[in-house]
Amino acid sequence: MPVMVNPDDGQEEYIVERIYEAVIDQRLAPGAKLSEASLCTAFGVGRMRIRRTLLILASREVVELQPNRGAYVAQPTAEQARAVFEARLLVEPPLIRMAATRAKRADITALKKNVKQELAAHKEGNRREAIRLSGLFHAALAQLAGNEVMLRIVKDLIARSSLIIGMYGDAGFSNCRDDEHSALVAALSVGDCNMAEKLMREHLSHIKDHLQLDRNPMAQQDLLLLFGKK
Amino acid sequence: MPVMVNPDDGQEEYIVERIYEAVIDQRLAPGAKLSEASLCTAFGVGRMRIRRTLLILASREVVELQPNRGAYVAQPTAEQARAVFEARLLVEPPLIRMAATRAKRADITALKKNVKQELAAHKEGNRREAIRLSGLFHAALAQLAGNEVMLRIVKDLIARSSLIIGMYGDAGFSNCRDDEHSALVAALSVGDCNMAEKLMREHLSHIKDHLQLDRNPMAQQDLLLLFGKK
DNA sequence: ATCTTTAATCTTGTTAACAATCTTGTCAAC
DNA sequence: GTTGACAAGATTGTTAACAAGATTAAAGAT
Repeated sequence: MPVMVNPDDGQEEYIVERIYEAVIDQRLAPGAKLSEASLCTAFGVGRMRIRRTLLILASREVVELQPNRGAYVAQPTAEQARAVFEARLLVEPPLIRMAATRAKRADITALKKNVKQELAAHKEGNRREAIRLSGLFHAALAQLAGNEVMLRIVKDLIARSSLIIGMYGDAGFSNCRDDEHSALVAALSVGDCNMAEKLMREHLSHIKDHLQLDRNPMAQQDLLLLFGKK
Repeated sequence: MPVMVNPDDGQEEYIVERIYEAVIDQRLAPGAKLSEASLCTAFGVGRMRIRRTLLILASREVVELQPNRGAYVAQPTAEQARAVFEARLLVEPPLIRMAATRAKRADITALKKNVKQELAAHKEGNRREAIRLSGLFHAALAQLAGNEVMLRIVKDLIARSSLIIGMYGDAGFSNCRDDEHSALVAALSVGDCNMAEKLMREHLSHIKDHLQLDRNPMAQQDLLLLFGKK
């Protein structure tokens, strides 16, 4: 599922998408350095294209550009983490309500398939795939609401959520529990808007509540600074 | 009030801001061409910086980049216009509810001042200033909610709304009626969350309902094409 | 006279070299 | 042995020239 940057970006769209996915899958940890040279060789393109790609990612706040120092995968602060999940809590419940009234039979089927795959990934202990499918699930729900503007917003929030979960989530816990996704689909399949909205609210609250926002958020380079001196 | 792109963009932040404002004030009409050369001379900077600026604006969907053809102020379709206002209708009412619980005395005073200036601009027939102040009013409300993520989202929606009103709004009508803004402030000043939320919903609905989305959307260069031949 | 084709001009896209900044490693001084 | 300065290397930022594509104008054909 493409992130759908502007069609203008046509040529480097897939590079943005690859990095975006890597962030969502948590193959790229928060704070990871994205040097121009390595990305150039990795994707086999010129520096200019990489530069544009990084700028696009920075505008989505998935990457942080430090002047003269390079690009790093963003490290959301606790405050930003709170804001992101508060935003999702504000946006996604009404969206799923809209989705509930518009969802067709085929849509429900696709969602069920998604949840099933997610469950399978969990049983296999494939955490990355589970996280990826979980993000796809929420994006698919937003898409059902039939509002491209909101879809873009939700997708960006999902990507940032992955960073947040990577930084503040319990190592053992997934970001979304599958049974909650199943319950959401169940509410949708019987067209219960109110229930769907309520479940979504609870679902997001659960995720948010399992974050350890008071934990000292640190990545590689911060660790060095921390242990170097007092 | 800066649009708050990433701090990284430091150097060209003010160029982005200037163009952004020009779009909001409708000094730049939808479809207007933004050639690199003219922007370079206008701002006295190199082509590279202008290019980055345009890319940032494109990522906000305020500018459309056509490959090998240049940058143009975006021309939202009727469908996009609908989606933008639906998004605002989804987002801003709950936001003003949050704002109502958090607003301090000084905040209310600032809002009242804003509305007063807006009213004055209207009486003077200064449509641009009225539109600008109206946008600031909505942004200030979003800021009161205390969520930076939502603030950014709302600011982007406001900028796109200006384009939409420029394309689909009645020429004689302002985008926001001042009395409605006054009523919103009144509800806030007595801390009536429910009333504030209700008023905001009605307010945005009114704006949306006054759009003529069935009108054939055309901008300057399209006019030229239309009258040139045929 | 109108339409099509073609050449000239202009705008955008790309590449490569250069400049500036930061990082890293080394050496000397305390 | 640690700290500081200094220099070498590497990375990012900028500039300028070049290439590619699009628009415009003119010329020719129908």
